[in-house]
Amino acid sequence: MGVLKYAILGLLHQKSMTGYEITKEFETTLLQSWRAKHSQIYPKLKSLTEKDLVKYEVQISGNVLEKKVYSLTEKGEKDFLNWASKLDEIKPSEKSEFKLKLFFSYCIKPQERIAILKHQHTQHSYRLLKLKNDLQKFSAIPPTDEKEFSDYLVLLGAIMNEESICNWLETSIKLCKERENKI
Amino acid sequence: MGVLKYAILGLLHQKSMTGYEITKEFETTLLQSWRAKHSQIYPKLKSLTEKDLVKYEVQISGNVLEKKVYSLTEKGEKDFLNWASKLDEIKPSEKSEFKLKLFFSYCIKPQERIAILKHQHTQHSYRLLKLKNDLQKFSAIPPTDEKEFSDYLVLLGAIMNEESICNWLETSIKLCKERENKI
DNA sequence: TATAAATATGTCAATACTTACAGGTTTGAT
DNA sequence: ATCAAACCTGTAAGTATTGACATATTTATA
Repeated sequence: MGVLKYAILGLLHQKSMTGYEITKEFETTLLQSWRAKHSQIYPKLKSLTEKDLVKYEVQISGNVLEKKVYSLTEKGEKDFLNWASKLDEIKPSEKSEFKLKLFFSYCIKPQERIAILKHQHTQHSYRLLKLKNDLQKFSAIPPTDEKEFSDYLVLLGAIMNEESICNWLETSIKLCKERENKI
Repeated sequence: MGVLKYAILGLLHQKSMTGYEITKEFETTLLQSWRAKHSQIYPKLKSLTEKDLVKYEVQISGNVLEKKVYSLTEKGEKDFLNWASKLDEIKPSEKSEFKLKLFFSYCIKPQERIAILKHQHTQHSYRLLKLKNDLQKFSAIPPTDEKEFSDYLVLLGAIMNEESICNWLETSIKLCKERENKI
C-alpha cells in the first residue's frame, strides 16, 4: 500500500516537524484516517530521506538535545501532490473482528449474542457522543478553501459512520429480541 | 491480533474442509468480515495443527491427488467457542486511504476534490446496489437460531455502512459545490 | 531542588499480509 | 483425446505493523 509515506509527506507539507511531532499528529488529527506508532515512523523517515523525498536539519533544543526537523524536498512535494489528486479504486470492505464474531454467532447462546451486540452498542454510542462534541468546536462550516473544511468533512464521515453502526446494532438487538420471544 | 485463527476455526466448526475450500470461503461468505489469501491460510493451518487446535486426514481424490481434510480438535473447538462469546473492546477507527486523502484535500484544487468525492460515490453506490441485491436472496428474515440469521445481520451491517458512506459523500459533494459558488 | 511529565530518538523480534513463484491433478466439455 | 477451468498445495521475498526494549533531555511544578 505505502500509505504511511503519504501521511508523513502530507504532514510535512503543512509544516516542518520532528519525528516526535509527526507521531503526535497521528495520535490527534490523523486519528480518523490513519495510524502509526513512532516505531514505524522513525524508520520510515529514514527511508524517505534516503529516497530524497524529505530532508532534515538538526536543531539543538536546550543545551544538548539534538532534534531532527524534517521538511519536504521538491521531489517529496511533487510526489505528495500527485498522490493527493489521484483517483483511487475503493478497497474491499474492512476487516472486522466483531463482524466475524457475529457471522459465527449462531454457535453461541441467544443471550450471549445479545450481550455482545449491546456491549458494542454501548461503546459506539460513547464514541459517537465524543465525535459530536468535536463537531461543536466548529462554530460554522468552514470555507472550502481552508484546511478546516477538510477536517470538517472527515469528522462528518466519522460521525455518520458511527451513527450507522449504532443504528445497525440497535436494529440487530431488536430483531434478536423480537424473534427470541416467538421461539 | 490473531483473528485469522478464529476465522479458520469457525469455518471448521461448520464442517471439515481442505485449505482450498477454506480459501474459497474467504472469497465468498467471509467477504464482509475478514480476508486472507491461500498463502496465509496454508501456513496458518500448519501452525494450528502443531498447536493441536486442528487435525487433518488425507483423502485421495481421483487416482493420486492427496487432499488434506482439516477438522477441529476438541481443544480447537473449546478455543473457538470461548472466543465466540467473549466481549471485545472496539478498535480505533479503520485506516482509510481515502479519508487521509480527504484530510489533505485542502492542498488540491476544488474541482479535484469534487472529482475524487464523486469517484468514490460512484463506486460505493454500485457496491450498495450489489449488497441490496444479495439481501433479496432472503425471502424473509431467518429464525434467530439459524446460521442464516447471522449472515443476515452481517449483510444488514454492510448495507447500512455503504448507505452511510454514500450519504456522507453526497453531503460532502453538496457542501463543496454550494460553497464553491459563493467564492 | 527534586521529580514527574513531556519531549526526543531509535532498535528489535515477532506477527501479519501481499505478490509472485512453483508445481501438480481432476473434471467437464468439445 | 485434448484442452481449459477448476481443484489442490505449498514456498519465498518483501513490506507493514505492533509491542517491547532502550536511553536520554527538557520543562514545569511542587
